[in-house]
Amino acid sequence: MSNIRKVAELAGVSVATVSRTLKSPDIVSPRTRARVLAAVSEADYKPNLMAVQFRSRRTRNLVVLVPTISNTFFARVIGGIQQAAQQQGYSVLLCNTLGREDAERGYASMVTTRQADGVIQLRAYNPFAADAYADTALPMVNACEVLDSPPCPTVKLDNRAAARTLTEHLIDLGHRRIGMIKGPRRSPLTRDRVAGYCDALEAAGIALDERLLCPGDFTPHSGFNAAGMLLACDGRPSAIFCESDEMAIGAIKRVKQAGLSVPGDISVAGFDDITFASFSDPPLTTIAQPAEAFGRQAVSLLIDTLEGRCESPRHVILPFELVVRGSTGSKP
Amino acid sequence: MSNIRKVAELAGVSVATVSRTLKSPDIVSPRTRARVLAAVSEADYKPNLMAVQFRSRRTRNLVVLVPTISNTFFARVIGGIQQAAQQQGYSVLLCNTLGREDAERGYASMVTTRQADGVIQLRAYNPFAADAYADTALPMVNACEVLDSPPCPTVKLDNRAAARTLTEHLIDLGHRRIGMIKGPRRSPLTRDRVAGYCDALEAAGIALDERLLCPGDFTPHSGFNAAGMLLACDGRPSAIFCESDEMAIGAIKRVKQAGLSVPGDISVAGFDDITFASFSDPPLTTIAQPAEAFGRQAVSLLIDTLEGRCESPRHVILPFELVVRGSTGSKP
DNA sequence: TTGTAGGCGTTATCAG
DNA sequence: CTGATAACGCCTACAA
Repeated sequence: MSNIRKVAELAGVSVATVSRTLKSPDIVSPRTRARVLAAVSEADYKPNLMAVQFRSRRTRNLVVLVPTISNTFFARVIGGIQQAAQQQGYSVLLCNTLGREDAERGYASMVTTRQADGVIQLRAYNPFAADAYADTALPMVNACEVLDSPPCPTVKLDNRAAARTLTEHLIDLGHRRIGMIKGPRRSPLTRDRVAGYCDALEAAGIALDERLLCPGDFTPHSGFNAAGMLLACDGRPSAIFCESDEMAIGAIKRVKQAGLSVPGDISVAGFDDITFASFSDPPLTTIAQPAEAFGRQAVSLLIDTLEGRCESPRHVILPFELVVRGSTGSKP
Repeated sequence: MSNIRKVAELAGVSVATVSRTLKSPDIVSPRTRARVLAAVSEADYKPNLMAVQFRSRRTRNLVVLVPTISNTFFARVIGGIQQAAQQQGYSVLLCNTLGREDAERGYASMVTTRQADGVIQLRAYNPFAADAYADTALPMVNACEVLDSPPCPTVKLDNRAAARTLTEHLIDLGHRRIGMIKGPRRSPLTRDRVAGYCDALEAAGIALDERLLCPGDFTPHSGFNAAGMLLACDGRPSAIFCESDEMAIGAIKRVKQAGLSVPGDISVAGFDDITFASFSDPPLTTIAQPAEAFGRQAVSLLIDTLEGRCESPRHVILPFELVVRGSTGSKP
């Protein structure tokens, strides 16, 4: 491996001159520059980034904490993160946490051990809680599912408004008993969406029936099971609002398995607008989220934080859009 | 940030002793060890990994080159990679290449610039082709879609046998005109699967009809479009073999849109057995691949290569399984 | 414009 | 068993 010293010898200059030639070519004389560049290419010299990072005390690595990479929504977010990071000269260290807080803390410590400069957390948990970051800004951005009192910049959807919009769509179709397949209890994201659901019911003068709220875990399987519960309860809902398209796809399967039709007997709506949403049968009515934008925004906020630039707003709300397809229809 | 020197002062020993206490506690006297450990915790000392990496000339980072992270099959592979890497003390630098070779070469150069120790490439392209790695083993493992003359360890499926098995299943159901929605032309993976498809046809005495081979790009959209082509061709197939579940899901949508039923009029089979395969309507007959195992195997092969251990076989073939569900049925 | 030299934090070598 | 010291490769005052 050729290092800067070899190049210097080859060019007959000092290492400082080589370094300068590479970093600010204009402050060395044209003749020297030419000689150095020739030596660089002759030696096939590539700066050792490990050394550069060590010296500059910055790795330009970002840790991404994702609950499950197999979730197609998160996969898109990560795609956005990767793209933005690369554009700004950063690399992405991917960590699949499966929602385990000890794992998250472990990965977050990659920042304290200087393997990475900052963290993008896609879940509502602060893995630095124990650490002291009194003096400097917490090197973290919280995106998608966001803490209630975030100690750092955030990127999220107005989940409450989105859920309200979707619920209103169902109410407009004549539905009065609307089931909801939620995310895990205690999640701020789910709480906000339930609030939006309640907002819509209340505005329409529909009483809340707690039995129509079933928890899931965002997977198709959990949607399938939760739909089974809803079908079994007396006063069966005529519409089901799922907190993710994956659960909606599971729910539709369950509804069909019960010999009912979607949306003929029961309307089903999802959330996220994943690719499969439009290929489902029937195609899913859903709330589209700008998944890649979540990732890109998170990256710029984090890099702003890391580099001390904080002009940009610290708490970003991204827009959603109601996408009406065939899985929802008038109340039978 | 407290460094080893501070700890040494605090404990009243030399930095060497601190380093030794942390690395091999048994070679320092119990008294010293206690003093050092006390100082370590008092100073809340965390070794600076950048420095460690710099000195050891190893980052313990692995670059993963993935064509599209949004593909659920690759997402699972990455999950396996991440899990195995973490267990072995490595981190994963994720790079979404979108199949662009310049991007792949750029990311691969993270190894030559010492940001990472090795590369896991999930596509049939050698991003190091230009580089000279004569003396030492190429720090790469090629998994999933594998080069024909791989310059490194590989992990793959016996794609030819798998495609043959699936095609035979369709032939057993009485199908004689079997369409195939392939991957991109020129891909070794697709070529092998087409070969397996041909093997099965030939064994059954069915002549190959080139018009029944349609290329796609593994997305549901491309499956949808390709199915449209197949439906339009004269001598329409009674079964369609898709090279990915995602394309199969797209194909099913197209078949239904044409007013035909699956499998009543046309059988459709996929490949991969993604989660959505069993939630499709009808549920997909497919070839199950051990996605996470691809990732785990790739990681161990790569680490073996990097650490000079090469006992394990260099070219691993992973098992597949035919999963028969409702999307395939007897020829009408 | 160019060279010299110190230091980033750690570990390994070599004495004591 | 422990301490002093020299690297690792690079950048940047400071000096010439």
